[in-house]
Amino acid sequence: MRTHQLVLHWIEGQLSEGKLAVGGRLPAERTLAEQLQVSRTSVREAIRILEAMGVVRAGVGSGPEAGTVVISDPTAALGSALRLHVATQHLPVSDIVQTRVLLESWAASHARPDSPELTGAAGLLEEMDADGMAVDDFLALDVRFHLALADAAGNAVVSAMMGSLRESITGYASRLTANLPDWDTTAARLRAEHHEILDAIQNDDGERAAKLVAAHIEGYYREAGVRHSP
Amino acid sequence: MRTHQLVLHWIEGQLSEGKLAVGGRLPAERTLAEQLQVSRTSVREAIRILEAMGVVRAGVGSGPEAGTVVISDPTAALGSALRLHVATQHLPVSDIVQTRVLLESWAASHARPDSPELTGAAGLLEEMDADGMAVDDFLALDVRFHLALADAAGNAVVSAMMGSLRESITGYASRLTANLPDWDTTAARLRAEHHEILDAIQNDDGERAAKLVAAHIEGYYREAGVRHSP
DNA sequence: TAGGGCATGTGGTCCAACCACATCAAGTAG
DNA sequence: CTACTTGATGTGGTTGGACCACATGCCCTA
Repeated sequence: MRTHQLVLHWIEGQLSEGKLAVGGRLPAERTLAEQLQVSRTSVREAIRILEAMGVVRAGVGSGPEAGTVVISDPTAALGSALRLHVATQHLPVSDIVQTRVLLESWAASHARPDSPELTGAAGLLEEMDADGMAVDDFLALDVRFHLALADAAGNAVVSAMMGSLRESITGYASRLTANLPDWDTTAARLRAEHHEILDAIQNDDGERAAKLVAAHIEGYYREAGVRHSP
Repeated sequence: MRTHQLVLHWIEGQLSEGKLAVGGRLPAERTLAEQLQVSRTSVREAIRILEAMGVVRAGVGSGPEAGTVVISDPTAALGSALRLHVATQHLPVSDIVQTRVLLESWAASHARPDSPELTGAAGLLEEMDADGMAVDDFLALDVRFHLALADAAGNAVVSAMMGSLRESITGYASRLTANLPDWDTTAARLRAEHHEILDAIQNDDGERAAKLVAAHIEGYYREAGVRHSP
């Protein structure tokens, strides 16, 4: 076993045993190195991995914001992993879109009508109704709306996966807008569909909401010229 | 931007541009450090992250197996990320099981009856029919069977996510068997359900296969005493 | 010709030093 | 006594160099 993996296992053990929880701080790199009888280099490699996994955040300086603190951002980890593998072209974008439809349909059908996330989603729709909104601003709100729907289903894993899927193809989705014949027309349609979806959820018609979401996403990519199996 | 991220972006760029593909080899660490005008330490930190993400594999020595070569193992990345976040107790096991049901039901309903993966799955079932099989061996085959079903749906993202979900809770699932009243009875039931699922897929009845899979998974965890929302 | 041994190049590990940064306490000027 | 400055302290960030274990392949020798 390599040295940095030893450190990794030690930290993972501390997390599992509850001796290290979200918000807690890891010992300083130099201290940890001495405790585990390894070099600071190896400690740092382990921390880098944890950082990439969204488990810790490293901050320089002094005070409460400094040091290496435990966080929990699964979306970051899954997102960069997916993005990298999309880059290697071993994860087709069409599969990502398909998975997004799958997860988001499920989330729509399981979203709780009275959840605070859904209230937030309604607020986002109002913002998006503003006239003359820039394309990128609209898309940013669109992402937040869809993520809010996913969160409303109350499954942290599905939320994280949804977020990571979006993150892995944001750049791609943004470039797609260039393929659209007329953005204003599309935006108007998207707005209307968003309201329909929200209405279906609020009326406790999960099945309809799921179908609307699937059509909403697939319709957009079809219009933008992406092919993917049903 | 930190130094190792510069290296990370450079490599990701090479991947995106196709200058670096799966099977290809990264320049040696010392060479890369000189090329990018950074220290070898920073290069190594970047490579560590890529390794944790399942994008490269580092091998010492000389020859074709040595050096840092590009691979593509999204499952490893997602799996360890999920496992770590389960350790921080920010991803409830119940959510993972629920997501597994969701993904696996979809895969069952979209599995292609004539796919080679399904043939492999049938072979696994025969192996599992052997008498007096050890619990861990049975569970190992069970994992492979379920993954084969997921692969048969032909969506790489769903396959990777399925694999990572299983990986993140293998230890957990293994401990669960201790809760079962009688393993032999349960194993017999699992075998029968597996055959039912496979039959449904082979008869092109995706809807039934999906329902059977959901019942199969939820039934197991219910019997083992895990609570999770529907 | 067949064998052993060394040159070469790889990642793995460690160390010592320095930097930038953020905070906090002590000291000083008002 | 207050307010500001200034330095000490501790954090992660980065670097260069050194050495190790390992795997290969060439070259020299028997």
